[in-house]
Amino acid sequence: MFMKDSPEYTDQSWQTKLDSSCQEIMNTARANPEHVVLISGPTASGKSSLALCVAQALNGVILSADSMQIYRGFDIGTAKASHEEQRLISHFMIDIVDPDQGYSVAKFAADARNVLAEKANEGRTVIVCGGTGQYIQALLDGIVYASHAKDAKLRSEITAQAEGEGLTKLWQEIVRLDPDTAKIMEPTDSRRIIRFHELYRLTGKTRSEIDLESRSQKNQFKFLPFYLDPGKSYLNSKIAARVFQMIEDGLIDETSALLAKYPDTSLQPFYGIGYREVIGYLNGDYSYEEMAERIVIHTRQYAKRQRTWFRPRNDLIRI
RNA sequence: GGGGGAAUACCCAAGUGGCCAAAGGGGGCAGACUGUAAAUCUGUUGUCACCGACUUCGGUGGUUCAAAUCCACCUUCCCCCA
Repeated sequence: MFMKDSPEYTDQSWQTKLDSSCQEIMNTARANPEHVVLISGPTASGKSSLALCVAQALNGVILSADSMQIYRGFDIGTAKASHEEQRLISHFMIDIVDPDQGYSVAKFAADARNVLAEKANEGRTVIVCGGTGQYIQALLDGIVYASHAKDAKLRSEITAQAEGEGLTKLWQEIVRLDPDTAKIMEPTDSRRIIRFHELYRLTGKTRSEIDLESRSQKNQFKFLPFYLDPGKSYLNSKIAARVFQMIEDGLIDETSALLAKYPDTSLQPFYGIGYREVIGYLNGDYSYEEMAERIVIHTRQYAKRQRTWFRPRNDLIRI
């Protein structure tokens, strides 16, 4: 219990660690050619550069598992690989949809598996790299999402019902229909409660049943899942530096340009950290300094959530 | 120099005699997560010997059975007049 946190790293010592990890991963990958290398970790842990290193060493390609890099035009704020990097190493699952199109884990899982299968056929090494817990989970756990896509009409019906009769009623339904799910779902979690009912009305099945089915197939891919975590205090200082760099690199201009093209700020990618704070600043909600400060805080909170997400997994090779 | 206002927990901010260890928000800490996931949701946040006790609401001293709340003085800050 006394060594709960990772040891403190400096930029130098962490970089050294990453360099040696690149070698290790490369060797492990060579010894297990039927496995897909996966590199995950919280923001600013250095996973992208590590993935680049490994990809270069193995002449592989990178598959991004990042829910924001999916969107075209959102580059600086999502720390997307640069053009040069992308020229050097092919990247997949980046820039695959326009900001006004929706995306989802299910789509990601399907799209990513297509890429994985295709590259396997070509005999090309793939390095999966990203920090979106849900996306990583889908891949590692071989979750197959059945075709219960969101049904906008049904969803708005249920939402209206929640507003009318109250969320509590919908919640009590869940308690009755699916006590297991009720146990892990909060009675205030309107988003998940609505989705439960959407699924139920669509399929006649409960969340538990659907979740079970989605895990019933054997995972078609085997992974070597590496996980980077330099520790909280390293991350915190790295994040601050990174945020200021992003702003300097033109985050505000990028956001303005995107807003000019897509004025609807309720689009999903505009809720990405960095973008929403810049929008607030542009709206005059707060000062430039406060904008920067908020981005730093929100990014740190995000990193914390990522660490929480991955902490319980015991299948990760932790670096 | 004169007049007015403000000082509340890590920060912002409610609270104007008892129901106040003190609303709410932020931040911190912890957790959850299966088609929005960089999203969303939850718990916790004075101290301790923690179902009870103790110490808090700028400071000191009063009034009162009882004060963050009333009075006096002091300190600091802001505003207006000069």
